[in-house]
Amino acid sequence: MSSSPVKHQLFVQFARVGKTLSNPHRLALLEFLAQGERSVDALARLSGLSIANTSQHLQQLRQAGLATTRKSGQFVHYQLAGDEVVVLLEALRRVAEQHLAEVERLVKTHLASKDHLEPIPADELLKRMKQKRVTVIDVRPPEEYAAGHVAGALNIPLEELEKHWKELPTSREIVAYCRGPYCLLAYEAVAKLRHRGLKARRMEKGFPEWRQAGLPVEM
Amino acid sequence: MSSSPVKHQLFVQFARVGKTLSNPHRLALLEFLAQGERSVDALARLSGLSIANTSQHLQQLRQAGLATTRKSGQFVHYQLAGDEVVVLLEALRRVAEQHLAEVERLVKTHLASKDHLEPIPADELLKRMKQKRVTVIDVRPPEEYAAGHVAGALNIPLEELEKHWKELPTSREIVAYCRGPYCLLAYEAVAKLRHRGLKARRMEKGFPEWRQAGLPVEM
DNA sequence: CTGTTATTCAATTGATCTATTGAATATTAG
DNA sequence: CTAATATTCAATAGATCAATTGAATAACAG
Repeated sequence: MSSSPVKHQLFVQFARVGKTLSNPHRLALLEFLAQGERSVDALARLSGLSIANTSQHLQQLRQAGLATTRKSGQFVHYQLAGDEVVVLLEALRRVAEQHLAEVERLVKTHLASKDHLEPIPADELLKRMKQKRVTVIDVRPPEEYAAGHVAGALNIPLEELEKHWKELPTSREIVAYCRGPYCLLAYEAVAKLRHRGLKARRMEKGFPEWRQAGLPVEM
Repeated sequence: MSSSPVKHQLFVQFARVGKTLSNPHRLALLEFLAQGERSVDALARLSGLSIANTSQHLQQLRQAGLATTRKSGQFVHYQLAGDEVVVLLEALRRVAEQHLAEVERLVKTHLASKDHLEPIPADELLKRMKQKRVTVIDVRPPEEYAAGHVAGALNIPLEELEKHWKELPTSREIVAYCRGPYCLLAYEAVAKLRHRGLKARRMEKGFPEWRQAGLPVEM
């Protein structure tokens, strides 16, 4: 059949993308990149990998078309190649969540137990923000906040939460968010806030998904 | 950091799914499965792999949560684990298409040249079907047609196209579809129909995407 | 019960992937 | 120009993957 080799060539190309999704460290790097662009050594520090190893994984991401680079001085900044990549990661997560018992177990034992109240969906949050019924806090580090955040959110990194008790409302609900559905910063922030008697919830998903949904963002 | 190991465990699980997408033969098997359930040896014949090899790839799909099995007599029927899997495959394709130059080259040289007219999107096709302005033909083999097809479509397998000239309208437009965006049957059918002077176009995407979009299906 | 068919299992070989190491390149500061 | 920093390159060793082969199950037909 004449069409078979072409078709196979296409699948070979699709498999290249699949292959880059086959390593947990690369997935972690992609999640960091979903926050915004990062230099190689920033990513190495975030991921805990060696510089050389990080560099090699990043090059694979670039070769598979998942990331692009921008050179500025001696730094090379990597960023996601486009929104479709966020969609792909989301689809991967969803399949894993839905069909792998191990994922369910991990989420149940480590995440769900930390947050009994329902997380608030993005659209619902936006509605309440317009009515000024909530205070939204971004618990990521300042660099990530600076690279883009939910419009109107305050930046209170998790480590500095204690210093900012006074700025937080006691009656109004507080909503925390961080990097994505499996970023634990927001879970921990909510736990701390509740421990102090404040009304706190977690935003469903995280900043990359918020931006990807086209909701209002500030830089 | 206490959250790190849990998070890494999650990425390890996601990577399991990614790994199963890293082999072109498995992707081909997934595309066949997207048409409907199939026995192991049907899939072996379709893919051209040995039975044992096919079986092993299928087991990997099952272990990664992408496929499920149903045993009936001596046959084991595999099928996709859910619609999220179709979404995932679609996302994978889209990223590859958008960012891999090699995919663009393959599509341009082997597919685009065979079909100068725009393919018709599913929703547009549905509208015209209701107005009875088009004849829709399903050019897949009868077994696949029998397992489910676009409501109202005629089954005219590519090899039998010549036998059915008389049944086809000469003035009304004919729309052909097959297995998916990279299935070539519809391209070839359109080429043959045009060569005979009929007005023919291809449906954008294929049957799995049609079904997944919730559009009307017949069994 | 025997032979047949569909599927899976187990063992092997060659290929590919990962992390590490140390060196090479490139940009900037002094 | 020299030293320092950020990144990449090249070579290596150990682990994992893919396809083949032949055998093992399991369901069915006669």
